[in-house]
Amino acid sequence: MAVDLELAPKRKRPAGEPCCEPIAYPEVQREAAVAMARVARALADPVRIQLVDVLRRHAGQVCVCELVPLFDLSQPTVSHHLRVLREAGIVGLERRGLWAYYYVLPEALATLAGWLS
Amino acid sequence: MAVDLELAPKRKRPAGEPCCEPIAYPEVQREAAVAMARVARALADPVRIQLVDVLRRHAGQVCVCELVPLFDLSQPTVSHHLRVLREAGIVGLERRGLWAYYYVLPEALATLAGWLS
DNA sequence: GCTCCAGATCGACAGCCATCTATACACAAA
DNA sequence: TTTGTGTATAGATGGCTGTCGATCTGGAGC
Repeated sequence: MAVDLELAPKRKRPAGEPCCEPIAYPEVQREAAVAMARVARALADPVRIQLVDVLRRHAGQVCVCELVPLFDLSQPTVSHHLRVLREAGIVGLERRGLWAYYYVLPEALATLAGWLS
Repeated sequence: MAVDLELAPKRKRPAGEPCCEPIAYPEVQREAAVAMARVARALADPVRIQLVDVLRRHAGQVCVCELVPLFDLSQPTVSHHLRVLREAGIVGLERRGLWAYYYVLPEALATLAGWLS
């Protein structure tokens, strides 16, 4: 995303008879769009969708050692997906002794869900 | 995504004292997760978020020639983003004469929003 | 100290993605 | 029929992503 998303018109509407009414600029501005795209990108993988689904179904916390066997993937790959979700603010992490417990932070999902509806 | 997402446990829970209760398999199965990830991936770009936002705000149809000037991007790039949204079932297209009019198909978004909430 | 284990990180590799320029296509108008 | 215009496609390119095996880290227990 090496693009300045500042809404900076470059081309003009075609001359002659217009094709349609002029439209308003998007109300969702750059930062909001970037934030929602970041959450959407974190959900843009079936494994991560299923990870979030499992975590939400177990409202408490789920140990990583329970998550890995659910997928036909290596432990580092599952750890990678969990990190993507963590960096998007979708899940949180608490370490207790040897184990790591993940849980859903509903706020990020709620923001996207609110815009979608 | 070269991975069979059929939930096929490979590792066992650690022996000795368990770290947590066994958890249920995700209720969202493979096909549903793949479908939602496809929609999420189509929204995983700020430009596409803003395109959807503009189209939704103009419940009718919006000509491409109105969309291109909103972004600091080339016309082919905007066309590419519109195609991604089209292939994800998020927007529809109607051509009239020289012009192409895009509109939102709310169903795909509603499915994702429903799961998120 | 040493060892074991859960989990994270590293490095590599293949495939995908966003962007551009150049070009093609389809329709309109002269 | 030739020219012009709106939009889509093609091809190239640099960067990002998903996956793996190997390794590191840090706590538990002896």
